[in-house]
Amino acid sequence: MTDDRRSAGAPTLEDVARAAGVSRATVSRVINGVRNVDPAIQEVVRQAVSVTGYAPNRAARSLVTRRADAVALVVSGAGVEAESGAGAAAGDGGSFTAQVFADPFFGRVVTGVVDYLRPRGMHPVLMFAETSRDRDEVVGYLRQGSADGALVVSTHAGDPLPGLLAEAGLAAVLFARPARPVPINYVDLAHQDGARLAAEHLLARGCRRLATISGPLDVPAGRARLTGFRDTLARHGHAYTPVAEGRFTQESGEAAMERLLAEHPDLDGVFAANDLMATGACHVLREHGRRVPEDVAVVGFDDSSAALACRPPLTTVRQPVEAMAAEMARLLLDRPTGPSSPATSVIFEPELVVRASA
Amino acid sequence: MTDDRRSAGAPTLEDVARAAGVSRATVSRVINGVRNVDPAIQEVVRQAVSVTGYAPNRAARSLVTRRADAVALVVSGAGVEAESGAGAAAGDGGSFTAQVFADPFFGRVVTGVVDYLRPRGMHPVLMFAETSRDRDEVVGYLRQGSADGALVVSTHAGDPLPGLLAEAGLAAVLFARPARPVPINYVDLAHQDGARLAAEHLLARGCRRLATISGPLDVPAGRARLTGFRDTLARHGHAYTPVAEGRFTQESGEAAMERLLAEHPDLDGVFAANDLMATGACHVLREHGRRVPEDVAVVGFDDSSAALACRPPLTTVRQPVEAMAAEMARLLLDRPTGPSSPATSVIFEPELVVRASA
DNA sequence: GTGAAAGCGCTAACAA
DNA sequence: TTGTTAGCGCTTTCAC
Repeated sequence: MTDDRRSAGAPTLEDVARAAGVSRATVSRVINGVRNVDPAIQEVVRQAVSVTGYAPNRAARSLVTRRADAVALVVSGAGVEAESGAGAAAGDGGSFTAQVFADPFFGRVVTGVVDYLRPRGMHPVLMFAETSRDRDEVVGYLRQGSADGALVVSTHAGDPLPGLLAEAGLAAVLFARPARPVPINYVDLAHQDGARLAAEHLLARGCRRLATISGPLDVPAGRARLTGFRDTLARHGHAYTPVAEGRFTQESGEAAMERLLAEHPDLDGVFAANDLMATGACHVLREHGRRVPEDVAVVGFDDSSAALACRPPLTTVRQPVEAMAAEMARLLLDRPTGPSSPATSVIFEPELVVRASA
Repeated sequence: MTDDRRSAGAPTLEDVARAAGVSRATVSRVINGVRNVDPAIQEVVRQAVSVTGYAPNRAARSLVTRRADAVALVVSGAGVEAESGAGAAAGDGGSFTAQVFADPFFGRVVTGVVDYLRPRGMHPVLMFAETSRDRDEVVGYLRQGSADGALVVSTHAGDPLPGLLAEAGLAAVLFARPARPVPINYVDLAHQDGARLAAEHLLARGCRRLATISGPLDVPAGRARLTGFRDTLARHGHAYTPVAEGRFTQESGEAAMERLLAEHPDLDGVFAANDLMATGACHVLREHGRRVPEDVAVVGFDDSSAALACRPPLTTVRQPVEAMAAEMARLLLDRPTGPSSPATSVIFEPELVVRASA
């Protein structure tokens, strides 16, 4: 009886040790791949492990190693207090999370993060921070040691989360430079260069009456793409560029295109600051009887799945989101963990992808 | 010195207890909201908590409670050994994860799950299982106690994961009935009823030469939607219904529409088994000079964001994905945990959403 | 109503 | 190279 009184719960190190006739420490060494263990014993232990069906208890391990083998992947929203409380019936553009996933962009971030994490036995815990209460939850979660750090994607300017994280001395990496400087690592894209590529392509194609649908101007990326586009045109002798501001959604892209068309019915080329808005622009152009690209050429930004889904397929500026996301994870985990080490940033270069729309 | 030698790491229960002048046990009781604690003492403890900035260590707690306060949200892919290894450069339709997120459907699942989990202080850990190695990882993860159960969404028929989970006696709930019966809880939609709604709408609209773009026929949902559509038409005197099989992607919807159009140039109504394929169908129809809905009416399925993004906006069959996902979580966590309790299934009713495409 | 003490399962010194 | 031992921080009987 005394022998298998443990038979109840899951097998523990102790069980394996007994089965293999060695100490817990030795089993632990084998499992963690520590050297200095007799090959013969290693084999015995491995046998015992598979016989008992042992799986190490992660909580126990975390307790002593002080690592969670998990990272928080947080999508951080408005700085304002929406306190919207979610609600099940999300028609569309409804709850924050629904909105987030409407852009194929976020899926690519997940892809990149998972690809980096998985080979390392780590996993992302999904968190959405919209209200200040949510943000406290994220900070609390990390302080509890539930995750080894945070990967944060802000959807709005002036997001307070990066500041809170930095203040609490928690490990974190941002996707994109924060609107206001915060001492945190981040990865970003050379947005201006991307916009320049778009402008040059449109110009080379012969377009002369260009306009742009910008992203939100309080977001650094939105502003940079506009600046890059405008400056390039200016350098080529186009002093004035009509702008309609969008919010990176297809719907806002449609509205912006309507405005642009109303004020400049003769335009022959449009640069939209992301693919979703470019798709919306294409819809509106077609509804107004303009052919894309014959009458009006359209260039998008991101090279997300929306670019391929669009009719015609979008010529766009590729943002290597997956690689950027993987780099975020690397920055978070590979760092010399010194809280004193200066904030690093890694900037990626965009690339023009020519398809049918321009 | 002896007094604050703990100042190093994060504050522990011990620290709070000392600051409050009570025992660890009492602090623990207050924190966990256990009754039988003097209100005055509760207050003192709360003070001490905020003074010390205490946050309970989750690993330590999990170790004793045997709960992780996390669930695995797993997207499970092919039964076949792809061993594709991911790879950073996901052009599109590339890596498994990228493909998953290309359908707005999955984002809605996340939304529903998070909405349910969050108020309960729990979080979803994202996992993707494509190869058998991945599946073992998922099983191992749960066996380690890293999550309290799994919420699984299979993208392919014959996915072995549900079986593995059931076999290992792990808590799990599926989205959609498994292709082959497995003793596991699941939530699902009355697909046939949904397809019936689509058929009746098309018929009521006056369409007489109908066709359908089905989902993969080895997936129960794909088959059920086809059956429901076909049977309804048959009941209304339409003995034969042309079918083109798709794979639930926009691209496959385009290809299917091309085939349908080639063989039945006179069709006046199409039911696509999801919105992505319906969108693809609209593109192809337009390219062939057919107006939607004047020449050909199109009905989709899901009511995902793709339905609204489409031009014209899709008339579609709404699948309450968020509510279904929340129900999955509820089933997983609210159950009397008896491994002997019989498998439950909750079936949701679809609803027709009429927009412009039909 | 409160405290003392016994672990939960594991890793990491330190001995041997 | 291997075993012994001391915790990691928390919850939870069990006395008081």
